[in-house]
Parts: sequence; C-alpha cells; structure tokens
Amino acid sequence: MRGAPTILHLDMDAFYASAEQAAKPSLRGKPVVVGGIGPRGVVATASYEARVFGVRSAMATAQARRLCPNAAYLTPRFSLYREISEVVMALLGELSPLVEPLSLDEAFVDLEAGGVEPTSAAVRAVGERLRRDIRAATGLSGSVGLAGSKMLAKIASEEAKPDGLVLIEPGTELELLGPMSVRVIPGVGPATAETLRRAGIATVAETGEAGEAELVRLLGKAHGGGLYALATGHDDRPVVADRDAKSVSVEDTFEEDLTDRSRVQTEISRLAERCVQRLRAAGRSGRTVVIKVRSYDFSTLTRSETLRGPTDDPAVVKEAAARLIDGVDTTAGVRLLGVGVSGLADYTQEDLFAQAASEAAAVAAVAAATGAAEAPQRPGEAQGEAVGAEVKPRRWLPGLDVRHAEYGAGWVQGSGVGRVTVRFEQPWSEPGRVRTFAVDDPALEPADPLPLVRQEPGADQLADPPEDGSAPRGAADPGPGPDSPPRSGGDAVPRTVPGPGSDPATRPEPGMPSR
DNA sequence: TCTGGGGTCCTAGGACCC
DNA sequence: TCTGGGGTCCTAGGACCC
Repeated sequence: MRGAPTILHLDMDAFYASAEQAAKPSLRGKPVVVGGIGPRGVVATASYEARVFGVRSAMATAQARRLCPNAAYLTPRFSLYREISEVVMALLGELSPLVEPLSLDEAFVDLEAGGVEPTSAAVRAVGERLRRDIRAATGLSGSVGLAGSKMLAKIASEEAKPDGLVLIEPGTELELLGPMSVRVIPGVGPATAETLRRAGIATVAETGEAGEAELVRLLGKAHGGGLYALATGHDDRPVVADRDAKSVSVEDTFEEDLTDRSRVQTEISRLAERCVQRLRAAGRSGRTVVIKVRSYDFSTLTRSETLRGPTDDPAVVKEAAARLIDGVDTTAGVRLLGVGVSGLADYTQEDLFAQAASEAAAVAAVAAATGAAEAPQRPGEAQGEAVGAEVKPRRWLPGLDVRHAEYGAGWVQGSGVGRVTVRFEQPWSEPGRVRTFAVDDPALEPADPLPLVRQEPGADQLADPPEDGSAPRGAADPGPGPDSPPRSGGDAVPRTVPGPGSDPATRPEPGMPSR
C-alpha cells in the first residue's frame, strides 16, 4: 500500500458495445448486445441502454432476447476492438513504462514509475487528461480508478463507472471498503462468497474481523491468506509489464451435441491445428497437450499428456490430442471440445530433421484434411457447412462490415431466407438507411472495419476509406495477418439460419429509426 | 433455445527420488 | 524388514476473471 494514489486502473465502459455504437450511428442511444448470436450464445457486453432491461454479461443470449427484444444483437468484431485497444494502450504507455494490460479494455499503470509527482492533485490531473485523450483518439469513454494499490485502484474504477474518475485517498480505504460486500474484492466469486456467508461473513469489515486463521480454515492457505491481506488493506502486488502467456487454447461449442465418434475425432484434429497456428503465431512451443470435453449435461473433463520436450509441430499435437480423446467416452453427446497447450517455451526441443519431416507431413495432412477450397478461409467459419459445392455460401453475420459496389460501406443488420439486410452508414456519418439484397448479390462483399475516428487526410493521403473502396487504413496494419487468429474467436459461434417464417433478418430492427 | 471463449492460479493425490 | 520426511513432477478438477 503506497502513501500516494499512484496506481491507475483504466476500464473502458461497455467496451464492445460502445465500439459498435461509435461505429454505427443508428445504434447510438439504443440498446446494443454484443456476443454469441447462435442458439447457445452468451452476452459478451451489453450497452448501458440494454442493461436497463436487465441484460448482463455472461447471460445466455436467448434470455437477453426475452428481456430486451428490441436491442440490436451483434456478433463481435475482435479486429476492431484490438485496433482500438492498441490506441488506448499506446496512450497508457505515454504515462509510464509500467503498463499491465488485463484484457483488451483494462489495464493497470504505475504512475510512480512514470515519474508523475506523487500527490493526489497531480495523479488526478493525469487521469482526467487520459480520459480526454482516449475520447479524442477513439470516441469512447473509459473510467479511471486511482489508489495506492492494485485492488483499490480497480475498485475505484468500478465505482467511477460509467465515464468517471474516482481517487481513493490513502488512509481512507478501510473506512470506504468496510461496509461493502466482500464480493468487491477481486478473487471472491460466487463460491467463495457462499462459503463466507455460511460462516456469517458478508462485508469486507467482517472479513478482516474474522482473522487470518479462520479465513485459511475456510478457504485454504493461499486463498484465505490472500483474502485476509486484501480485506485489511495489504496489497503490495507490483504492476508487471510484458507478462508472457502460459498457455494457448481453442475451443468450440457446437450448435447441436456431437454423438458421432468420427466427427468428434475430426473436430479434435481441427482444434489441434488451430491451436498450433496460434502457438506458432506467438512464436512459442509447448510441452503439455490438454483436451477438454463438455458433455450434453455441461459436465466437463480434461485429459492431458506431457511430452518429452516442447513442440510446435501440428502433427505431434494432433497425435497427442487424438490419443487423449481415445480415452474419453463421448457416446452420450458432446457440446464442447477444446485443445490447449501449456508448459510454454520459446524454443523447440525436437531435432531439426524430425521437425523438417513433420512439417512436410503436416502440410500434406492439412491439404488432405481440409481441401484446397477451405484452407485459405478463416478458421472455424466453415464449420457445419455442407461441402460439395465449389462456392462456399457466404455468412452474413449481424454486425459485420460489408461494402456494396454502388452504395458503399455498411454493416449487416440481419439475414435470412436468402436475403441480407444492410444499413449503409459510417462512424462519421448520419444514421444511414437500410437496403435488402440477395445473399449471393455479387455487388456485395465482406469488408474490414472502418476506423472510428476519421483519419486526417494530411497524415496519410490514402487514409480516407469511404470513397475509394480500399480497405480502411490508419494506425492498424491493413493486412489480414494479425486479424486472423482473433477472427476465429468471433466466428466460433455460428449463426443459425432461421426457418421459414421466423426471418428476424428482414424484419425491421425494432428500436431503430424508421425512416 | 440456459450456461462462450480465452485465460490464470490453486489444491490434492500419486509417482518418484533422495 | 513396526517407516520417515521432503521436494518435484504430473494429472485432474475447480474457482475466478474479462
């Protein structure tokens, strides 16, 4: 616990939903829900307008639709969120060399290490300027917490939401925290809170009064001891920049449970392939292969195997995953499969001959397994599609960017029954109007996200995208490379094609301007 | 139409070694 | 040959976070 509130915690407000509202003028001030839109999807982020109806993160999208049928339901666009995040993190980097990102929309900053004068007035000024800079650079709002420890800074930013700043003066923290629910302490989730409640502990003050020995008895050594320290204001955890990932994993939930054994095996193989792609993109290798199987009844098991040395060879990981799934009974039905690699290293222990040989085998295996048509596609997207046709049907997921040869840039409002509805507007335009096309209209094509803040023509003569038809430019790399791995996450929840009559796509989106 | 996807950390038992 | 004890690695599961 520092004597001055020099730890800053930034949390962007309703990040994904706010990004979508910034990108889509017709959605501003309206309920927006970003998340899985398939039958088994869950909410990633709800805009504040949607929260009024009770919609929350991690809720089943189906339940959200019941609570708030008029919201716009959008599939996530991680490439856009990542670009915005990079802009925000760069602003944080100007404050201090010690920036610890926790996710795309959240980070700690050590202002002391950045040379900010350790007074409340100085750090408050830095926090307010940061919020202005973020709004100017991205059009989005973030909330800032300032305190003498990580935990308090995080609690402060939560209190500051939305679009605010809260500074906790050192010396006042126990008074402030004491009456609050023990759930405000990071690491106390539903299970821990229930254990504490049964012991008659509900508030932070009661947690401290219980004493360390009692908490350790209830929760175990690490958790109990850590909770006692946090509840009594002891938190000296440093801000750590450049944390290395410790594992890489991919998983898919299927729209319908898998019962066919050979299908389970092919899905495991594809997941292993995707996992290794991500591993290699990160320049890492790993020694332990893990598979995850979630059954029809949501019960989940993992099986793992540790290799003699780290590998980034797709064939090796596939073989290990295949052995592991061999030992699991899946006859009752599988709703989710996953493959991961942990025990990460920056090197590979295989000798060069073995590696060269297995790479050649892997290339051949990928070509054979996926077919030439699918290989260049975004991973995960073709899942569940019938093969046989040369032209793969395009998926028009709600929220994704498109470009029309005549009408320009827009986004998919919905699709179904052979038609796709597009709203033509840009982040800097007035709310646009809607047009409907055949799903196979050749004038319509997928596009990359436009930048939220219109580029200054002076900075880059080719930066302004709306009229020239080129991909959006800006701070972000325009190439498809960095976008590919995150895309797979967003594509992992396939949309269900609505049956005749349901047609949510062409139905005008309620809550939209009707002009 | 209940319950995504990508992570981190901790616990606990058995194997194995000294 | 009435048995110890500690340390590390591996595996499996669970809580928690965004």
